[in-house]
Amino acid sequence: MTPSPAPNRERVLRAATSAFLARGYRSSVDEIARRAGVAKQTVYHHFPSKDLLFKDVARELARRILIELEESPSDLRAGLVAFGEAYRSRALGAAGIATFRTLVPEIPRFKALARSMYEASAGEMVRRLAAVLEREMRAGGLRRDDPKFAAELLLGMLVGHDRIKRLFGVAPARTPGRTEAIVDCFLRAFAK
Amino acid sequence: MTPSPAPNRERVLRAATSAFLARGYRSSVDEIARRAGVAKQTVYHHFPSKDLLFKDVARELARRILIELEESPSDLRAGLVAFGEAYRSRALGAAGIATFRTLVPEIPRFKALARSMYEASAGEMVRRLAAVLEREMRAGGLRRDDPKFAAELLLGMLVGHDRIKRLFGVAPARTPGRTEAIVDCFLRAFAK
DNA sequence: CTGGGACTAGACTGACCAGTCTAGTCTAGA
DNA sequence: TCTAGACTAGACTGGTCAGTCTAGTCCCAG
Repeated sequence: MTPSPAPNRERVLRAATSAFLARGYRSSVDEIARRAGVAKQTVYHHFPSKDLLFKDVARELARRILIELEESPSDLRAGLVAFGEAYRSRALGAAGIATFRTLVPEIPRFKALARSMYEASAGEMVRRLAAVLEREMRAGGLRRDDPKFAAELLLGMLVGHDRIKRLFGVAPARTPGRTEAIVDCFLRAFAK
Repeated sequence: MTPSPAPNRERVLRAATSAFLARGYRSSVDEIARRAGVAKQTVYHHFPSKDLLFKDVARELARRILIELEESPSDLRAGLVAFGEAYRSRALGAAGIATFRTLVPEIPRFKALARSMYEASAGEMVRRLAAVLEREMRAGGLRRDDPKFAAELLLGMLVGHDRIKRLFGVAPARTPGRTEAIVDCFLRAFAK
């Protein structure tokens, strides 16, 4: 039973993803074909060009950043901590950092794609988070403020400086209670 | 009067900087020589290889991020706002974003350099900021907490999510009072 | 006035690489 | 059985590029 119309297309896509994550756009099509265990011609059979293959990979990578977020947590703090923990491990993990390194330098060549990638990943998370925060503000659990501003600030607090450290190869200190500490700071900043 | 031992070395360095900022490591040595108005051989006369030229440029770029920071501001809030304003305009300006885009993908090839670049730029700023915050904590103006944690959090709040937006080509909303709003959130989070 | 160092234009080598082309094989369905 | 589509290995084209080489010029210090 073949899983879907084109099994080799998927193999190429997976191989391309791991190649781009490992070496960025530098990865050659020959290398991708080799990793996929497929002839170079097969790559070009499924994708018109390296650029378009890269675009498909990039779209997929951007989607992977998304995190589930409980819409109306009974305990706001616990909900934010769970979200923060998940987001931090995704964004700061090896895959998240590699994704970042792969996408960032190519953005100027794919401006329209980049914007839609933002909307589908970080932008979407801001919206979801803002919705949760807004509900809480209305319910009186948080000071009234621009919920989008609050959401962006929380995301910045959660990964901002640690991402820089990871990108520059500086191991972020092993900090078990970091997420909790950050969420507590956030809650104090937006307390009534 | 020649400004220093090797005027052409400086011209090459400047041309390389602007080329790398514009097109990343992709920029060819021929292009750099052309921009500098110099023969390719002159580039190789002053720098043994493209990699080493890039390292010199990278070191210089990292240093440029540094921001002056008043050591003991009489008004903490005003001091932080001034710092935040300066840092945001440097980190989020076109040059700061281009620097980021240029350096990030090359870091895996220059691990040792990258760490020292972090220490000389963002890491150094964390230290300076932490020193200011620690003094304020001791003086009773802020809640006692790990000053380095607080400093990293503030940096994350100041540029965290807006840098993502800029990197992905999403114009950050024109927000006049943003820095003040962020600093106020920070101060609430670390109030006594 | 001469040697050396900074510089020049431009040709060249060797490597890599995107994308094409050839000449096929295999397989599933009509 | 015929055929079309997915696939194969591998050669090839044309372009780019780091780094070298040649054969010089210009200028200054000794």
